[in-house]
Amino acid sequence: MTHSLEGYIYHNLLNPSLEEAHDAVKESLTRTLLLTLIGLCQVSYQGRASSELDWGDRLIVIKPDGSVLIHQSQGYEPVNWQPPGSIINTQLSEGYLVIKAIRRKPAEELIIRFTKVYALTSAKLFDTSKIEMHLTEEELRQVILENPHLVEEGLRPVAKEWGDFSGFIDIFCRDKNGNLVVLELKNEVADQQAVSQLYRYVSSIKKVSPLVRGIIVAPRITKEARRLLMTLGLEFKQVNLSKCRSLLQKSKDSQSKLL
Amino acid sequence: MTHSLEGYIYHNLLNPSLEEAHDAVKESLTRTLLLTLIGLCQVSYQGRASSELDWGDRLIVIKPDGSVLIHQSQGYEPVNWQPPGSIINTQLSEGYLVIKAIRRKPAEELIIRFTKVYALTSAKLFDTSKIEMHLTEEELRQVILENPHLVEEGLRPVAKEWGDFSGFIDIFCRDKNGNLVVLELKNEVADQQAVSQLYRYVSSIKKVSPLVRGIIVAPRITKEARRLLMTLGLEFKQVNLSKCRSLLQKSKDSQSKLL
DNA sequence: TATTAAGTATGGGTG
DNA sequence: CACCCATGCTTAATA
Repeated sequence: MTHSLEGYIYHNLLNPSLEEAHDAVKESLTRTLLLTLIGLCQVSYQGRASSELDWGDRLIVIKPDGSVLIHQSQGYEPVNWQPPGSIINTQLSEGYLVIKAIRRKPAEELIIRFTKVYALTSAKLFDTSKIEMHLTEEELRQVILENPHLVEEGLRPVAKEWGDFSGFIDIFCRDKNGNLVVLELKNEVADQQAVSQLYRYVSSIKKVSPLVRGIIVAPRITKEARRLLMTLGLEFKQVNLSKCRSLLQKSKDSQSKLL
Repeated sequence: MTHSLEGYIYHNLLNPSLEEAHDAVKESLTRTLLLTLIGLCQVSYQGRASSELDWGDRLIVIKPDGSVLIHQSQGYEPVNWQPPGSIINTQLSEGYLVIKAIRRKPAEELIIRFTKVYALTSAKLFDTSKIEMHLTEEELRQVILENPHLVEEGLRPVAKEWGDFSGFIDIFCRDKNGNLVVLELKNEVADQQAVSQLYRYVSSIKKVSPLVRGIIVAPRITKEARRLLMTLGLEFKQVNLSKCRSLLQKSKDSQSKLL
């Protein structure tokens, strides 16, 4: 059985001939599908290192982005691989089904020779999700609004936004000395862009309120962002997202009790 | 279609119901097979870090050693995973097919929930091969015997073995000063064991020939092995296996020409 | 078993 | 494109 059908599976072949497997691999490559093969193969790699893997049964995964993974039945790591961006082609040669994955810079070549394919599956994956941090920025904002002491003792939120600069997830506060403080929240690593955004923000406000402070609130910050932050006279406060998550949960629980 | 048949494939299901998929996963786990699933799933991880991966199509690989890999259609790295040795179980719960992989020390939990399985394949892989270096130690020995200058200028092999110490793949030489030199060959990284073996060798010979030298010949050496080597007064000579390979090829070519 | 170093590390931020 | 750095790094070597 082959070709588009139910679900997103294009090919699902059991013990195909090498010719059938070759056709399916070719079609998977032109359609840029995810391809998995289980078969008896031999692998040779030359590039940053060199290796030969003698005949044995393995799982091969070829991804639409040109990644190739060769897995044995043990271990987290593939025994051989090729990174994303590799150019992949296939041929029938000397009685083998051959799949080559080539990369330039660094020059690397991976050659897989099959004498037998036990199973072949290809599919189109629909997956728009990215790995998510524990909290959305909106949730982090809620936690900080309810627990400003996480950033600094004596901090009091005074307004959620500031006229002209809406659209950013920021919080305005006054510190224990009564000075204005702008918080910029990030639910993942804060980079230089975050720092310069906060800087533009803060320097605009300085014209009105010269003693304004700016603090990046994030689980972590890149080294260069931290350096820029210091030269611009801004501040960084690390927050533990797991801690914030549990505070958010407590807050939700107490709200539902009140209902 | 399910259960043992041709080749080494046990299950090969296309768009199974969650019940069918669950049964196949259970059987794959008890039989310790390699299992691949393509399906619509949601993933949550808690352990050294925390993450949530929202609904999307992915490839899941579960290995006989307890490794779990969750791959999206891009990238070399799995988006989520569990290392070898994890304890894996499956259940049907709240309309989902749930697969959990748990590890103690460090405590980690990976939970995969499927609403739809497009394809499921399980197989027994027969694979005794390990990844091989470019040269066997016997081939490396041949290359060094024919090209002793690769180790040191003026080196001359004098005997392949030394009475009492046979059984090791080593080479005896005299250097340009006529002193005895013992070579210990390794076709991969030389470790402390290799160094101490060479040391035992050399110190025995020292009783007869006090000026004997010992050299490890290998593509590389571990840091600790190098430290030990220096304290024991031994030497290390790095060889390029690719270069050795081409020299071996040349040698074979010239031999076949003579025939 | 814990610690340290190596890897075809990979992947992201930055200049 | 190059470099530097973090990673749920993983894995092997070593104390």
